Amino acid sequence: MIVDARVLREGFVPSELEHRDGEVDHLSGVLEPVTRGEPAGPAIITGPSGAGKTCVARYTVEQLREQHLDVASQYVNCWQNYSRFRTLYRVLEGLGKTVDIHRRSTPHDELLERLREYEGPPCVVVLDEADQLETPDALYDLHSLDGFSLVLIANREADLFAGADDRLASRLQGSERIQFDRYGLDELTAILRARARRGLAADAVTTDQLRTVADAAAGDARVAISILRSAARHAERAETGRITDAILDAAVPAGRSAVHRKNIETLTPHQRALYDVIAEAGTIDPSSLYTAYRDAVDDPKTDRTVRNYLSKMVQYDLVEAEGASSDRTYRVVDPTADARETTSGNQS
DNA sequence: GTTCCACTGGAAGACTAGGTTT
DNA sequence: AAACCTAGTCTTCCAGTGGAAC
Repeated sequence: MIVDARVLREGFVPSELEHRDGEVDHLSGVLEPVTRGEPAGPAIITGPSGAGKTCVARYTVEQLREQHLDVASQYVNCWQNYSRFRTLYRVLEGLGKTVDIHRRSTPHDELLERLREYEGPPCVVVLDEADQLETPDALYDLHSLDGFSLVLIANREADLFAGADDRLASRLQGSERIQFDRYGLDELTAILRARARRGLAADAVTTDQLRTVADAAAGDARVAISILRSAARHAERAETGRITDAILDAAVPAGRSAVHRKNIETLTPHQRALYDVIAEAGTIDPSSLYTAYRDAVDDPKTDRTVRNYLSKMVQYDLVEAEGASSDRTYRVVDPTADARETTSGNQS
């Protein structure tokens, strides 16, 4: 029943984009100078998660490279490569210049030096989730190098500038802005239709069903595709030949929690223990949390470290913190709950 | 209004793991 | 082998915040 699983995978970039022509044109316009070997100004792409930001950026850069031989590019997800070192390392990796660089003993300056020495064709660097960078150093580094053109992706522009000092902020101020909005119901349905056509057998799913998926995903294409993928897998395993309504119903929460589960798996044992304590308590105040955590593990970390873990989990959208100082409480996020307009929801 | 208290999160330095040089 | 690098993690210290008790 599944004809081509790649199409339903996270990070798949289709050969034709639906409903994002304007944004693609805008971005390729901004990057146009690199086709003449000139540096292009930075572009800042913002919008809610699942609005197609990453997809458009990768697609546009891909097109650019197809049409012009002398363009290099590298995509870096700053969520995973949040330090200056890792970001620069990734960029060098894309240029094939990391052969003799080792993780622990090479200083930042060495990486920067290599980037400076780079003399190949202009390179478009896409920094996805750029607001997740620990420090803006990497932005600064890359921005100051002529051979590299930056495309920065973030949920909100304010997050991007939060960590930047005045100098960097004012330099980025002149960037071209490309704003994405949530997909509408019809648009999202069309996107699912296109994926289903390529990825699934002909009669595997009806348009009505796709509409249901699109509706459940509330404008988030990533969630929508995750739901469809989950449903398709179940149908395949159950050998029903097509996606039934019952399978689809079950797939909605499963699709929604897929990202959540993946995030939980990235937690260290200590972080996991902390998460479990919160999950078990439902809602818990900080001092009880610290105590329960200390009881739950051998050789517990300090409270300060626990607070760092907590803020990481809040960023991952695994845990919610409510209240400012003395009336703070923590609770785990329920991934199967209906999509909420208020939360930023951010993962790759 | 003042003091107390619980809590947060920034800064600086110690520690660890991995890698290189002598 | 030992001495010396570095990035990343963790701890120590502490200023700041806001609610509660006095």
